[in-house]
Amino acid sequence: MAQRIQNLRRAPTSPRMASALDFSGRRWALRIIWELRVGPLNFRALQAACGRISPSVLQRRLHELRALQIIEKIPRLGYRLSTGGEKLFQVLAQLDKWSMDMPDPVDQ
Amino acid sequence: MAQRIQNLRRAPTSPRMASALDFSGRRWALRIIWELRVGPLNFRALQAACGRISPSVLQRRLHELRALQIIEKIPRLGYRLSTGGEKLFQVLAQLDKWSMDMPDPVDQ
DNA sequence: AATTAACGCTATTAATATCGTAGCAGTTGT
DNA sequence: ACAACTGCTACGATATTAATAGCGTTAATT
Repeated sequence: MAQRIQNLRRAPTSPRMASALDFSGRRWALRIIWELRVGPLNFRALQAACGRISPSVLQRRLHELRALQIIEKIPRLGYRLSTGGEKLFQVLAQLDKWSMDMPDPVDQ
Repeated sequence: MAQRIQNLRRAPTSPRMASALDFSGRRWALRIIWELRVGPLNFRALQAACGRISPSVLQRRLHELRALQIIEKIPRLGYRLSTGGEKLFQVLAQLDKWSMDMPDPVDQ
């Protein structure tokens, strides 16, 4: 009963948001966007920036990110954020701020 | 060479941000936070809200989120966002806005 | 022109994560 | 007492990611 009342108050998660959250929940997806924040990077540079991403996953994410029009491929420079990708980066900048107030990862 | 110049300009990703991005890149992690936005939910309600999350993963994420002090467990009500979790929700609210301008997921 | 190095990317197998289902033990409500 | 609900665990099947090696192409160097 209390449950039902609660559900009535809840605005359901939109399909687009569900999709965005689903994509964000794939390994390295957001990290790739974050690494592209200061400018375009080519495949190997992006791989190095992420630290330990395997090339097969990187390749897959790059395709997915291009399908979502978050990044675009430029002939000689590699990959860079699109206009929509820049906006998404603004969101991640907020996450960066947030992360500074969190418990230290080494504490766990 | 051009590569080296680019790296000099790049502020490296902080360990905390890397940790936040890593955690975000686990399935359902952000979705769980999003579903708790309007108030506390118990285990099964949370499971239903997420749609098709398996209980073992939900259980694991709940532990992880508690370790990060993003959510807290309340005796009779279930789980709710902590103060830090509320701040993280603000970030996700930005993601929600962003998602409205993205290509429709069904188009792919 | 020949060589070297860097490039984007693919292939492969092993390790890990997640799914899907069933069900248990404890609590609550009737 | 009973039924329904709770949080949670166990399990095997499936999917994702990791790790490494290396191919074919292009660009720079000698």
